[in-house]
Amino acid sequence: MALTQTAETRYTKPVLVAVNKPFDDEDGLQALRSHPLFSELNGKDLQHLIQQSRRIRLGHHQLLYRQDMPAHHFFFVISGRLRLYRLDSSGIDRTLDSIAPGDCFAEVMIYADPPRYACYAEALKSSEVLMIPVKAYQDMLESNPKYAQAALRHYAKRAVSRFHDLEIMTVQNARDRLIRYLIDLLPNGAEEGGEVELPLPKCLVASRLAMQPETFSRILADLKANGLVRVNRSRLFISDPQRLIEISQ
Amino acid sequence: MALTQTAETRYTKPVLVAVNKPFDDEDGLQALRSHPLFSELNGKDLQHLIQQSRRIRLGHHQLLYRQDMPAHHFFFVISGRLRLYRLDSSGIDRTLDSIAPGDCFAEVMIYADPPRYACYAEALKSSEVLMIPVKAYQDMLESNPKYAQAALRHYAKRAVSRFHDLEIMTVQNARDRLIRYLIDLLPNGAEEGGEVELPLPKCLVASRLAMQPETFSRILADLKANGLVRVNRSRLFISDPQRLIEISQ
DNA sequence: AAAACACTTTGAGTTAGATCAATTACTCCC
DNA sequence: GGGAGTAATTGATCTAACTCAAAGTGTTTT
Repeated sequence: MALTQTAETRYTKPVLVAVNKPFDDEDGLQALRSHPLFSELNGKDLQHLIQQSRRIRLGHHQLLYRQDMPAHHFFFVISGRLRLYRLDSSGIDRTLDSIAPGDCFAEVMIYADPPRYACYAEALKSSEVLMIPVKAYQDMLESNPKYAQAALRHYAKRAVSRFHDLEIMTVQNARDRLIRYLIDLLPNGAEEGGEVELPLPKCLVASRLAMQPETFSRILADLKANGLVRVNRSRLFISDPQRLIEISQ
Repeated sequence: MALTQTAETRYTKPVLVAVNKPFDDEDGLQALRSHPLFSELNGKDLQHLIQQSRRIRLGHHQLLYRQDMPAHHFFFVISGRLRLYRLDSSGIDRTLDSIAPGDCFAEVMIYADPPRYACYAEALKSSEVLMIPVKAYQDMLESNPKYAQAALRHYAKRAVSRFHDLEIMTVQNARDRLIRYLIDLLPNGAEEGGEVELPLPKCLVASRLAMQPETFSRILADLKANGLVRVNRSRLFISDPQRLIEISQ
């Protein structure tokens, strides 16, 4: 409930805080290099891009950008976790995505016209992101056709995954939406059981799935009571995904 | 209800019917040239691509491809209208998109890996589509960097629009989902009123918006009774979109 | 260690929307 | 133009999920 009216009221001013620490730790660089949008870049180009980027540190619940703000940068998550959400006219906060370290977001803005962020982005805990100028990446893409191929593959994958998200949301009842969501979180899908970590606090998963936190809680309690999931804070253990699918008919 | 169990039961065999008529009518060609994925192609390349493509005629309710089928082609709609949908384990049919003449679909498959269709596609009425080999388009993209830029812009736009679709679906009540859907159909959005043609039969709009046909019908009847829309078959007239937004709070 | 805060769970009452059933209206054929 | 098939509407229940309220749990702050 506190969360349902977060952004506009809570955070007003200091949107961005750059840190001077350069982006050169081996782990972070390695993660960047293994992202499809950057893996094709040669050493020199990658170096150049990083030089033009800034490393941003975000505190718990800090806002990175606002919906409709002009979008001159896109982002790579170094550490922490963020969420994307929109605010409608009545101020209701609707979570659309969560972003983990190693992911990019707002990268779609590289070619959006006009370049405005389509949603809010805030840190769910203290996080660090690399803020990459759209222009710099764009120039690079144009300089080497191979780069564009990689970007296309990335965009295609993203489009498929959004399509899939949409599919879940056309499921009419809350229980089945939650079940499908959980199965998608499993490393091997419905193939085999496993442990799942909710990428968002429960009340935000609820928002993502268009249900109330109370409903989420009750459904999960019910699945637990029926031995379908074991719950430990935000970690869920699903032993038999097939059974879950069956009960969702 | 008949529609809720369409594809698997109704259409079993003849998925594709090519027609010999070449794709050279001025209107169709003009439409193709004005699509972002093709507008940058020079005359020779476009000609070459068309030669490798086939023109397909689809009857009312005819299936073009199935979910999970290997995807070697993508499509451009010459005439008619199609819809994309998925079928879940219990055979429920969930409409995800509708495609009008001048649009492309399954174009995301150009770079998908593995290349499998993510949904079913069927004609809503008798239609003609151009079936373009993924490989041919891919080769062309690689041959000219300018082409890739155009494709990237297209993909970016597509991703933003899917994101927006997802947002609508996180709206929790059926009435507000329908209102937002209608406003998105308006040529100028909430700016000014206008006439809207439903891109799908009402029962499929309902499916797209995760509600029952009965609910759709009742909500529309209610909006009509309150003078918010005028309804004439599948054409709706919305005089004051702002008022619609207000009542959706 | 207590207080403040943020999130989750549980309970009780209410309602939006699903379901079931029947009627009406179109559309396409013959 | 009549009949079959499909889609849309309307009515009457019933239930899933929302709302409001309160208590419980965990985390951070001082």
